[in-house]
Amino acid sequence: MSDEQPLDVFAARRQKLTELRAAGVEPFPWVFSGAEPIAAVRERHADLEVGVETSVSHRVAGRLAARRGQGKMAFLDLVDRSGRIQLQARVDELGAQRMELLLSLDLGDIVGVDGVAFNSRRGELSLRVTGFEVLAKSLRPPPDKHHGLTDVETRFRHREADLLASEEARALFITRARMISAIRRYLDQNGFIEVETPILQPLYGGAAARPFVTHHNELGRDLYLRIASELYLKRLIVGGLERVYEIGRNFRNEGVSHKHNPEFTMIEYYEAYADYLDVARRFEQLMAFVTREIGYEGPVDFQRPWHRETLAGSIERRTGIDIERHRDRESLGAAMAAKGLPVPETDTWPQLVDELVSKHVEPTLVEPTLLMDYPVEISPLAKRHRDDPRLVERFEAFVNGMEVANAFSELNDPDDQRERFEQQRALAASGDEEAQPYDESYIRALEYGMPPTGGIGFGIDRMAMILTGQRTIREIVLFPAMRD
RNA sequence: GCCGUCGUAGCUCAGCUGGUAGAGCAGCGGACUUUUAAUCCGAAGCGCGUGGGUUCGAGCCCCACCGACGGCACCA
Repeated sequence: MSDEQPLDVFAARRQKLTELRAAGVEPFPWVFSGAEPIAAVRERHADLEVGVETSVSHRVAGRLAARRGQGKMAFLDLVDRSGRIQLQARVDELGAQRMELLLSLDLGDIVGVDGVAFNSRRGELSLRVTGFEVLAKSLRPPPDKHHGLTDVETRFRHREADLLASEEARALFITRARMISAIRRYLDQNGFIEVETPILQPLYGGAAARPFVTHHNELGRDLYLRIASELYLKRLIVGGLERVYEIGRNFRNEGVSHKHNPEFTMIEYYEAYADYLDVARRFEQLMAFVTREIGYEGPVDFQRPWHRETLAGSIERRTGIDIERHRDRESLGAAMAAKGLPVPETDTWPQLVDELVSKHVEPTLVEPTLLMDYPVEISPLAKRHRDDPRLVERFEAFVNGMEVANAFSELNDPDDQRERFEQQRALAASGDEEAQPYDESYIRALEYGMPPTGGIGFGIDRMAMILTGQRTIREIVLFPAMRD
């Protein structure tokens, strides 16, 4: 140890690394077998009384999180994914040399420990260390052991630091994972099969959004990153797979906000011989199942059916404008202007409707709500309503003022689909950058005959936000988009 | 893209109306058969986001840029 120049925190750790090697200790060994989760140890001794010693030995592994005391006896905290446990280090147990080695370890080092369980005088379940092994030297100081990491930028850019410092952060992503696996379980149990469709697509579609474009060198052509998996999944319904789902990443080249990340995880599932009302029931069932499975205890009741209202009714109720009476841009624009609402010049009729919904309806939909029956103009892939050809059989689901799902009776008439694409083409020509491109190959698929089908897509990230009570999507995406 | 706020030691934060920077934790040295965020003593550690400018003097004032956050715009 040099005695003139003070070591900074990084240099001190490097020096300890060197000293470990000099002492014949491998700072990065290959394996540590037989460790049990700390939570399992705690469970085993849950009813151990204060001050009582056992003769049960346990092997655990994790990160050194705190140290109290030194000299002849010290306490250390070890943390693994399942929890935290106190270690008691005693010189009479370990001998002077091993004791010194153990106490010379840095917070953040990964350690494997054998120890005997006992309950301390203060009533804390602890392991008296009988043996230990350095499993990985940490060369970078961990965040403050008490305050943790609070700088959001650092938390998102270096999520590992956030996770290693924060049990809450770990719990959040564990809940997210359990949510996804519960969704899979539900669908698997109900006859759905999981499939994978292209992310790199020659033509994008299935949603209203601007895509990312990339390039394939060998094929010598541009490809799009998918904005949805819808069209491919419905081709699988044509193919007779009957019930399919895909959980995967979609990419939309749009703004970033507390509810938008440029890449996000979406699940879509399609069920042959079902309509959108079946889909609505199944969606409610699925949400009830998932929230039970993850032990959701938030403020929203997902065990009940969702509120339902029609889209047109929801707009009229809140703005007094009846979009069914104003079915062209001119007329709707005038009606909005009459109410003193702004009417963006370049907006097409569908965009004005979208404006009314997102500004005046969506924010009010805090309780789980399904908005039913959308105008055909803004739903080019949905089947016409059986009672009103100007509408489609479609619903969107909302919670906490946020859209979480979009579903419909799928359009399976290839001629009608062709006309819808034509309309989209016209919208694109009038400046709608999100109009859906004409997909000939999809029409061709429909011509083989697609059974009546119900389908839905919903955002996993937004669902996770709602079920974990997070305000922003960045909290629930491990590595959210950041500028360079 | 626009407006506002913010960017100080590894981490969490102070820094009054401009006078060349501090604390706690962590780290380092030492003491103590000891604990539950912080035992005690001691010695360290900061290019104050980047680049300009004003000033005798700038972490504090001005400009530009970068990044983050919030709002708006945009966006299922």
